[in-house]
Amino acid sequence: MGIVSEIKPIITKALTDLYGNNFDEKDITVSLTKPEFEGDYTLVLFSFVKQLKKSPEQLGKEIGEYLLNSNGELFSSFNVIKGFLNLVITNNYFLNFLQQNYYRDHSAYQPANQKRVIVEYSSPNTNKPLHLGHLRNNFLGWSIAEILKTTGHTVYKTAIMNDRGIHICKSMVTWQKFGEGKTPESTGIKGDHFVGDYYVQFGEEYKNEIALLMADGMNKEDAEKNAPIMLETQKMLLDWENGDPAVRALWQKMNGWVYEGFNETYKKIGSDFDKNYFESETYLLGKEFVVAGLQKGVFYKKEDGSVWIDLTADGLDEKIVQRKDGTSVYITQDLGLADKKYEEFQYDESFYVIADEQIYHMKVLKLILQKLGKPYADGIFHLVYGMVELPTGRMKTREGTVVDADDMIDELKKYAREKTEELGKVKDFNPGELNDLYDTIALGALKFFLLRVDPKKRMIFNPEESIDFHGFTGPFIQYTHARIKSILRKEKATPGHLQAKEDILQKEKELIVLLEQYQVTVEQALLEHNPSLLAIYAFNVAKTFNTFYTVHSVMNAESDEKKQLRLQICELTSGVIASAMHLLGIKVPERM
RNA sequence: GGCCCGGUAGCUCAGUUGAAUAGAGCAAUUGCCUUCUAAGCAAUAGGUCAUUGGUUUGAAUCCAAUCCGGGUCACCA
Repeated sequence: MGIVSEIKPIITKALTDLYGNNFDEKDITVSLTKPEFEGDYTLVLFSFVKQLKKSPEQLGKEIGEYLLNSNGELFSSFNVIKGFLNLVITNNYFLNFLQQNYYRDHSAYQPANQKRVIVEYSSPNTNKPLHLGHLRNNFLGWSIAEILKTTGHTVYKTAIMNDRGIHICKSMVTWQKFGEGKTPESTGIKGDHFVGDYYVQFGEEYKNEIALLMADGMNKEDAEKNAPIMLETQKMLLDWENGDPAVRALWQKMNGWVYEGFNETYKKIGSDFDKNYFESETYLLGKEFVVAGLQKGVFYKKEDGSVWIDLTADGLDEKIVQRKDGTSVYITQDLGLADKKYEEFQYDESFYVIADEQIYHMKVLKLILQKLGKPYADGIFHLVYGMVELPTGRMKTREGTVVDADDMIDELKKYAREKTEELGKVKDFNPGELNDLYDTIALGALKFFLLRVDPKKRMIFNPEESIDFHGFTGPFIQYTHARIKSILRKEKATPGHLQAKEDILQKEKELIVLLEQYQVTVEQALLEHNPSLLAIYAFNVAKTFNTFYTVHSVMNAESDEKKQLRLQICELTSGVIASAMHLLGIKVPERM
């Protein structure tokens, strides 16, 4: 498929022809030639030295000459430096490559085996607005779903709304006590922020009440348990579970506000879901699992009536699956939800985009499902991503160090506007186009920033330094794309003319080699579930293009043929950039 | 303490199927807007790849030990 995989068998055959031994493709190493050496692809010779009892120089010379004689249409020359045989590919081969790829639609790549796949991501709590960590989750989830789709799978995107529980009741109680009937409409505050403010206020009130109780001589532990606002909250949770109409109505009203806010943000960042699950509707689902697990002997009951699973044989711990009062715990709910999803979607694979703090939980989930003999258990995968941290450490709601998603986007958009006006390049844009452009740049910067890092690693966000449109950023790639489109527009409007001939320059070859690796990169990104590979790739393509085309003009090309070639490279480069960025959920503008 | 993840330039990150002088971007210094977009290009400087030992023709990459940071091991979700 790629040039490397075309070269490898040829070299294998050459080795066999020359030295008689049987060589396998696995034994040979072919890599891109480093820029400081002459050549396009390099064969590493060291591994043959011992086996064939010849010096690397001699081997390189013999193999190089053989390849030149037998495959002259592919190799034009070679050189040997130390243990490396550098091979130069013919211009013709590169031209053919371009011709074959010129009209290829890079967004439509379809391998044979297609699966039904669920990607669950986002999964917010309905008591506070989305923050930077959620954004990393959303961008990763969306991107991975898109990569899966492009590679031929049927993908369903789902979210689970964590819409019930003690944390939800906290903001409800506080609004009831201090809200004075205010609403998002009456205050003009976005619904999720509105509710989130009461959640924060709960923390303050709670803290004050504890302080008061302790001033009266109560110890800290008791004070935390007996603070009136906490007691009220716990009562509200019970009322909620018993279906108290007033509490349910309040709950629905406030969650409604949050969803309105969420939807606005989701729309802005381009997240969408085929199906939303609600914890309030699924949290009882795991019950039958407990019964079935006991019957199968996978679970066991302790004297107090609580139900457990012993995973010590698998190197894990004992895990509770049902409390002694018969209520289910987190893991049990997830068992039920996995089953429900299978019922509805008959998935082959189910991905969970969840932060790394839940690695253990997800391991347990999969293991229990396997032990219960569920057919879908093996298809469950945890797509782990690391937390987004500040230079000072983790973001903490209590300390007010959380970077809010909406604020972040607004700030970036403002910055995009200032920068664009400063550069003064968009005088012919109308107000609507300008607004779209600022959105495109702001979200491009944010998404690229969060996606360019290996998902598994936790990453540090520095509010002061992170906002940048220069260098290894989304806007740099967007800018390159806009530039290429501009070249193509100008060529269309005023065709230039040309003479003379010249070989393809080294840098152009580098670019072509890079473009040729696009689909390999997509496959690798899929295999490793790692969109950052695509982000890095897109940057490399843009960088290589800029480096070359700033020095060498298309219009002043020495020959007609040369100019056509460069225009083809422009088309292909912009196409590859556009599809790579599409897989990251980043728009690329025609002009900027 | 058990298990998991990480430690690469001042900062943020690539590079780990072993391979040539370990790469980008930011920050610093310098040069380039009368030629297709300067959100750019070119150049300089910046490294004991946490430490030690091992395997190998060859180690940031594989193995072992140690140090440092984080996560997790809840009748929280």
